[in-house]
Amino acid sequence: MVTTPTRVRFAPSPTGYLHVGGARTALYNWLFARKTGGAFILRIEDTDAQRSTEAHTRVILDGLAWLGLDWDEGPIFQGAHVERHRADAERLLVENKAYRCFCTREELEAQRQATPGGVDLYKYDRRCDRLPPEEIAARVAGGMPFVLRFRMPDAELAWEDAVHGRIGFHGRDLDDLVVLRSDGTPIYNLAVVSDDVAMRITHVIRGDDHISNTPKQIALYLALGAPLPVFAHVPVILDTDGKKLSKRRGAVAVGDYQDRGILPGAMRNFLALVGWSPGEDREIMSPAEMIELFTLEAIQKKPAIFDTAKLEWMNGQYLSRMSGASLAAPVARELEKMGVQVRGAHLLPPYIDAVKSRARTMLEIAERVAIRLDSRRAVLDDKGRKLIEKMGDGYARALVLATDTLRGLGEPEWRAEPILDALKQRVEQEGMKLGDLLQPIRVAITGTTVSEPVNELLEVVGRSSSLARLTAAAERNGASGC
RNA sequence: GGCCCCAUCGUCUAACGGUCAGGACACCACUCUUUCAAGGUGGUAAUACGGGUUCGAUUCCCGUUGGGGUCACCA
Repeated sequence: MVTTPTRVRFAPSPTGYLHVGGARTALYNWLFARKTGGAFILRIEDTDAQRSTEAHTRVILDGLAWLGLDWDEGPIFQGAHVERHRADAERLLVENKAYRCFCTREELEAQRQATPGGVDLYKYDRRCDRLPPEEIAARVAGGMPFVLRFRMPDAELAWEDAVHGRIGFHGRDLDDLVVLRSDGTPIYNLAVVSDDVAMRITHVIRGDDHISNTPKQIALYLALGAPLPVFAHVPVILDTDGKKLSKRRGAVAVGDYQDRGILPGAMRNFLALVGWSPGEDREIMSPAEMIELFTLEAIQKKPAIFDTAKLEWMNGQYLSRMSGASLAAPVARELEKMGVQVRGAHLLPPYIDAVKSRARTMLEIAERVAIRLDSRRAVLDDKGRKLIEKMGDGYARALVLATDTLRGLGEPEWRAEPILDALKQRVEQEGMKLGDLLQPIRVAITGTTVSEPVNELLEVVGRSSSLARLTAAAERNGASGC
């Protein structure tokens, strides 16, 4: 059996950040290409010169690279091929599948307003298509500006969608679409079809919001005599309140999650599962496993809500599978951004291992490492303050006791085990409970009531800094007299 | 409004005519414990509604309702 290699593309327009919905579409294209041994092509749709910028292109490329979605061809800039787009449009005119329309924007707007039954019913009435040839020739000769309009066929325009099944429109419900602007530049729908044909795209995997463009594009494929690709429309991603993800509420750009300390592997894994499921209750998957299991047919038909709580859970899962050493470099970068001095990323792993299991993002890891590295970062929070209030004088007394006990340990014995032994012994002598001594130490060292076991905390913070913090905290709370 | 798409726990989903409707996140309880997590155990929680078809419907068909997309010389 001979199969033609599949060719898919991700075609964002560089008019903004890389939206998580777009990233997921890119991921599905990538998974499909890798699964079928085909090519994943990146095309930048920059025909809207007004809004397209190089910076946005950069952001999109960086975002894809961060997610590990490597492309086989491109980036191809749509703007570089306007000559071909124009040629295709001209061909439609020559073959009488398109016509010149001399209506100005103002006239069109007036026609729309004058629609009997309301503007909702408006459809271009093809008045320019009825112009006599000599009139057209005269207007063209006179330099009158015109757009090229594609004559929408009065026919059924349907296709078998890989995720939705059969979807059908009728040409009579569609307007004659403009394919070439009066300045000669191509319009999106023409450019897309022209490019997809030229790039020999076999599967168009894109957002649901393009369903209504598809019949128009099918009409263009037909008019251009090109074979139709397989279409697969993946549903949109919605916000927690069921509305379209918007910039106002929370993060929508993949860069936002990168900044929050989400790992690319976790993001990729989570994104794959928003709208697709491999079945068998599989959730944590390597890229290879996802490629193995991926099919277009298993993509969900209904829009999905983006649940950041689950994303963070997944990030925690990935975090727990990673060593402190492998996290050192990214954490060092976070610390740098926070303005915390680090004398080399190689010193970080013990600190990261100490805090990792209690954190869900790299940002949290960095914050907690910072507290252990730098006493000025250990600011009292609500939980810490509450404990101090609750303990009253007992707080300072416990700290003095702890300091006194720990001072007995020299630098070489400053290890988790001996520290715990010493504290336990002291607690027994004093007839206290272990927690009564440990919790104040935790607050004095970190400013909060949450941390790894106190003896491990003391070890990682080190002897001199630990003792200094304990002493300072005791003094701040009126223990000078003891 | 026209056209189109969609509908299982709060959320992501499994089921492709017969299951006590399964899993995960979140939540609650218990457990572990040096606080908090993590882990372990258990629990609350869903087939939007109404008609068909069928011995039997989450599943197939129709309608209602609800949600979404799209209707540019934007992409």
